[in-house]
Amino acid sequence: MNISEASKRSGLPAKTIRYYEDIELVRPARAENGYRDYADSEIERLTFLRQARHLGFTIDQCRNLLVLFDDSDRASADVKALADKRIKEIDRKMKELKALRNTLSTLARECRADEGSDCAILEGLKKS
Amino acid sequence: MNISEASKRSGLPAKTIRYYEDIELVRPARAENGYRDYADSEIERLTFLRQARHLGFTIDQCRNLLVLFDDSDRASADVKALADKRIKEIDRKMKELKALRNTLSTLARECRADEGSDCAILEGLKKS
DNA sequence: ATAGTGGTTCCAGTAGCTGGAAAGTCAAGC
DNA sequence: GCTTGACTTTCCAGCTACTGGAACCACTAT
Repeated sequence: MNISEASKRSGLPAKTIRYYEDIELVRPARAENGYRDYADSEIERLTFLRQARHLGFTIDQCRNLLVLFDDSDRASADVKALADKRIKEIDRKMKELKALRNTLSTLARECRADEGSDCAILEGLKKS
Repeated sequence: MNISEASKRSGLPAKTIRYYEDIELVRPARAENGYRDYADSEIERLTFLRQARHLGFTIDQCRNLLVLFDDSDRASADVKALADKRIKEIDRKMKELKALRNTLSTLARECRADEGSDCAILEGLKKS
């Protein structure tokens, strides 16, 4: 299977698939003409990568997930540990965003938002 | 004022301050010896940048904010528009994170997390 | 034979810094 | 005067995770 078909099936751009090969996340066979030749198992791998990336796992975390993915003897607890870690990351990020949103909307609320040049937002941002 | 003092007062690493000069966000004077020499107004600018960046404004958005910051005739409504845009971005991001969290925790909940190799998470990720 | 659509490699650029090398400057201590 | 150490300068490289583009090769259809 050529790369464009692999792209369609996995949902990843061809460019990204080549990049994933570059950083050794996938190792497709090569046809006689030098074209990459993807097996079904590699489509699964690529799809896996797309999903994991979509869930915000970093490439490095994906690498770890793939090791577990490949290891038929893995303990599912190990996988769950990674997922939980990611959930904690998300929670942290959400908390952060909430705080930012608060600060910003407080500033915005104090802003008269008119033709005048007085601006609570700019004032708020220039201090310490 | 030397860069290390500017760093202390603005809360930005010296490296970052130099970088901001590189991309023309600040233009400190130079002393005879070639050292950068920061005025108080530039500390205000740098602090402003730190705060704005901390609130998640991109460098480009910061550039726009600085134009307004510099323009004593600005309308505060213009500033508020940028802040509101950023708030919307934050809301979008939070929504996204919530969705991810949901997906992940659903998968994690289905995972038995034991010594066994069956793993709902890995299974979930490999399908389209 | 030619055109068009694939595929290949490699190089550069994105955002926003950060680290490190090599070299110049300054103040303090001996 | 000399050395040491802390600062400073510039410049180049690398980080994440791709993405765009050039130059060239392969395949198919007309």
